[in-house]
Amino acid sequence: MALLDTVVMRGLSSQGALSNEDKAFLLELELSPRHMSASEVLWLENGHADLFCVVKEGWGYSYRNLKNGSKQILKFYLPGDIIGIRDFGFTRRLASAAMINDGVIYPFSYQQLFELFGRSSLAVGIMATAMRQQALLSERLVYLGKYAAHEQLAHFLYEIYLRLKRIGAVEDNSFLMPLTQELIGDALGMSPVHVSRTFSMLREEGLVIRDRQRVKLPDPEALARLVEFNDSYIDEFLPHAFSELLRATP
Amino acid sequence: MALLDTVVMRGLSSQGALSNEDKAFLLELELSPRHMSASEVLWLENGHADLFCVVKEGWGYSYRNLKNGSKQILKFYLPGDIIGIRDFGFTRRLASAAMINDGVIYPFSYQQLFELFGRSSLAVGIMATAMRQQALLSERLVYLGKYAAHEQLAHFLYEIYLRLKRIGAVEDNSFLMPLTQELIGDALGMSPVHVSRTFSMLREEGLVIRDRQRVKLPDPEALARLVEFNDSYIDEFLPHAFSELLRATP
DNA sequence: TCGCTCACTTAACATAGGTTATGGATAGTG
DNA sequence: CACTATCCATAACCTATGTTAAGTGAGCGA
Repeated sequence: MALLDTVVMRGLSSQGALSNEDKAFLLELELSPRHMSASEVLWLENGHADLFCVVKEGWGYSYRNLKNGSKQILKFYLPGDIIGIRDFGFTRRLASAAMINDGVIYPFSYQQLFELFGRSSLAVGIMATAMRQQALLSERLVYLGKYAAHEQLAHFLYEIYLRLKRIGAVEDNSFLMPLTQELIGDALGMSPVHVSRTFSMLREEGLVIRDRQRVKLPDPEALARLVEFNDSYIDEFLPHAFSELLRATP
Repeated sequence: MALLDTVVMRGLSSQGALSNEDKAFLLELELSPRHMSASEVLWLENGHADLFCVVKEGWGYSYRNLKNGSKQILKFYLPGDIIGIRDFGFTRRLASAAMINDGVIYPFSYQQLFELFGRSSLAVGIMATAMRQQALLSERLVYLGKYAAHEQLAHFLYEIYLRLKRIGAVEDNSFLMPLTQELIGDALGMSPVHVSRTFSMLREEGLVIRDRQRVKLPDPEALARLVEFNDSYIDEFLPHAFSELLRATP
């Protein structure tokens, strides 16, 4: 049951990739199942991230609450799915999760997951990188789903700005962006014409100045407020969580 | 350089989480850098997935070509980003990748990545699970970006159908779906009213029959054709790639 | 210098999908 | 058996964005 019942693990198992030792370890991880009732919340956005769950019965979903009162659902979880590895590598939850109908889940701590990696901080680093990438993807999804063009573009520019800043490629709030408006349109799911319109709009509001590939954000914070940018997913120094763990386990 | 220069690894390193042994290992992985010219393709969708890259200079992006001739960009890669772990766990590429301007990349084989995991097939399984989840997310993103409501809904239903079929919850092309149209709307980024409209449309075309929570797809393949469903990302038994590796490394 | 191409801007028009509203079926509850 | 709360269907209307088109300016090669 539990982890062994997961789609991927069943696959590994059926192909003889799992040793008896592996299986024993998995079974040892087995915790007491938890019975959940319909629409019960597993965790909330920004809550402390310390565990993930295998869904045994029932449907669940993860979602983000949006400023306009609606929500964007990131994924529905069916029996056999793992819910919550999305946040592995972060200290706080990037999204809320709840049940849809009654069900049963098996919780596992990230600590256990960490031990699975044999305390190799390299492997953990790779995993964290992957998770961070997924976080970016989720964030984009949220914006594609429910936000207007100018909010999407503002969000996009601010994300690029932050990412470039981390690697020291921003100077005086200005950076080089070698993208055509067509490429940006392909990323944001809007027509190149509308990208241009939207840039004009942001320019008129004094939020973005652009000359060819040079982009300047006169007031980055204003942009961030416009889109209520949640920078935890990009700015958090992921390894924090891991270095804690590394210290905890000799 | 190379992997050590990656955002996450730098973070680990600065916090003393990386032992000298770890660092030596990373340096050992160093391969000859590859100079890329503008718009040069790294790999194409469906190509064999065997390596990932660290971007040293230049910008790159990953994208999916759509049936209507346009493309959806999944992510832009800046210097220091890792490009291609998305496909770790799959035998074929889920998306194409190309450079935007001239640049330099460092390639690494999945084989090396695998060894990082200390040959623990459990850890690899967790990683694969996470990657599969990300693949689902990317697929949804593609649909949110560029497809019309009826295509999105058809795609959504077919995905649920496949996922339920894997766990034996489909009988006679019919399954239980405990979702309200409001929830579906929140997932697909459309209003509940339009979800209803779209269901009516699909019903009139004989593609979907629904009574309360009971959903029946009289001709699943017709649905799949409508959305040109690429089931490799959901149906492929990921562990294949790993069991090959496991066999290859004693 | 001329002329070509490419990226962008702006405008006019078309439409998919949002919004608001109303009514009908079903399930739950006292 | 009412009474109510959901969920869903359909309609009328509105708006953001797509589409098509025409014009501008920068870069670049002949």
